[in-house]
Parts: sequence; C-alpha cells; structure tokens
Amino acid sequence: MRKPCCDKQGTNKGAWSKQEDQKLIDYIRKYGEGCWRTLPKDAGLLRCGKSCRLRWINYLRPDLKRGNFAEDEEDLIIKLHALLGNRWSLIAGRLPGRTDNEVKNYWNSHLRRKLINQGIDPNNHKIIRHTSLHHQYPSQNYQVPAATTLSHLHRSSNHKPQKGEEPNYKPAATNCNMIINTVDDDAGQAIISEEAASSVEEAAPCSSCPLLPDLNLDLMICTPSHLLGQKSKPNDNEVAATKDHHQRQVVEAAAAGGLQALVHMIKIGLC
DNA sequence: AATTCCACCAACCGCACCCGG
DNA sequence: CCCGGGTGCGGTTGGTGGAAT
Repeated sequence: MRKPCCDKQGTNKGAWSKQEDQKLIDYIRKYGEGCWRTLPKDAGLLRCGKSCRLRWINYLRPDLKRGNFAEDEEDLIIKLHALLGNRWSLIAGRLPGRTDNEVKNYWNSHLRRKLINQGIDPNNHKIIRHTSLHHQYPSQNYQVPAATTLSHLHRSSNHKPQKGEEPNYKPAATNCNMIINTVDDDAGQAIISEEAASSVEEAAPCSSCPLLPDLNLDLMICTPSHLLGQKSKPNDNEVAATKDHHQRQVVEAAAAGGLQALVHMIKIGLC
C-alpha cells in the first residue's frame, strides 16, 4: 500500500481562500518553486503539497493567459489532439499561458461538442458514419479516412481500457501516413507491425476529408543507428525499450519544437 | 419566485515515471 | 540493480452559477 503524498489529517481541502493564495504567492516569489512536499509547512499553509502545486500551476502563475480561447488556439488544440491524443500537458506546452487542466476542460466542455456537431468523432477524429450526416457529405464517393498508425504513441495510462474498448490515449490523427519501423530482421528486412502495415494499405489521402485537420504528415521512423550497428537481433526487452524510446522522442519533439520540428527530427533520423 | 437542469471549471485522486541513495 | 520518495499527469468529482421550466 502506497503512502499518501502527505499527511491528510489537518489539511484544508476544497476552494482556496484569498489569504491562502497570497501566502502561496508570497512564498514562491521569495523562494521560488521548489520542494512541494515541504512548501505548505514552510509557507504556513494547511494544504497538501500537491494541492499547492496545482493551485500555483493552474491558477496563480503570473504568466497564465486567462479568458476565452482564440480560434487559432482551438485549431491548434484540435490538430495536436489528433496527433497526440489526450496528452494534455504536451498540448498545453504548445499553447503559451495555457495549462493542461485548462486545455483538458476546454476540450471536454467545448471542442468535443464542436467536433461532434461537425460530424467528427472527437475520440479518433474520424467522420461519424451516420445517415443523418448525409446532407453534410453529399458525395457518393466520400471515403472515411483510415485509422492512424500513430497509435504506437499510445502509452500505459491510469485508465485501463476494458475489453473491446479503445484506449484513451490513442492518438487520433486520421490523415497522416506514418510507418514506424522499429527493428530490422536478420535479412535486413524492415519489420513493420501488423497495425502499421494494415493502416498503410488503408491510408486515404488527406483530400478525402475536407473537415478533418490536415496534418499533412508523411512520416517514417527508421531503426535507430545504435541498433543498426548490432550484429545480433535485439531481444524482446530491447525492442520494447526502443519502441518506448521512439514514442517518447516523437511526443517530446512535438511538444518542444512543434509539428514541423517533429517531422524534421524524424526525417533526419534523430529519433 | 422556486425548483430543476446543465455546463463549466477548480480541485482532488491515484497511478506512473524519474531520480537519487 | 533495487527501492522509495518526490513529482507530474490524466481522469474524475463536486461546487457554483446561469438557463430553462
């Protein structure tokens, strides 16, 4: 049994008072952000350290941009969500002055509904096949875009998907061709996962769907050089570690340098 | 005017990751 | 390499205020 992050007895919960806010602001101005565990005691707050951190990050930080989201911010969130899934902190990292909590709340309260109203499934950014939408898409030749291969970016999460349930983190981009080529076999042939291979076959051109965000990505992740240099075939653990490494670098690249930087990094083989 | 419903969002909770000993 | 503490993240909850009835 894991110990609680702090002694819950004798700590306040719920909404913060102005006095508590001021104590937290004063303390951080004086000493900076540091050890959240000891901060409440040092600052004279009857709060859990995690609560202090959250209050500071989501509400009190001076560089926060409050107020409504601009249209370009909305677009960016939708595009990044299509690429990254529910990785709110990464998405928020591309939106100066916005927090992950704010982006998450905005997504759940506004953008989800907006996409649904546009006939787009907010979970996977695919067009919802429904007869009532026919008036919106009159073309008989309309094709539902294929599922993404970016689902490799899916990582373990707190939410344990039930049988048959789509994992929550599954990145949702539908108009993005991406082959993740993690390991070469003995003959030097690329092994492409079944999932990636099938989606390559199914991949539909971006132009097939005018409503989806056009990520215009055509990505190839190659075997990392340190594995190419190996004489023997890597074992399962190494393969898993390499995959995980890829996933992290791709996601971190998106967060740090934007989509263009991500595409560039992948193309030049940095990850 | 009173009550119910609903949307929004701040805050909490639990888990996973990171890192130092 | 292992373990445990600290931190960050994402899902969920619950309080609040405005709209609808």
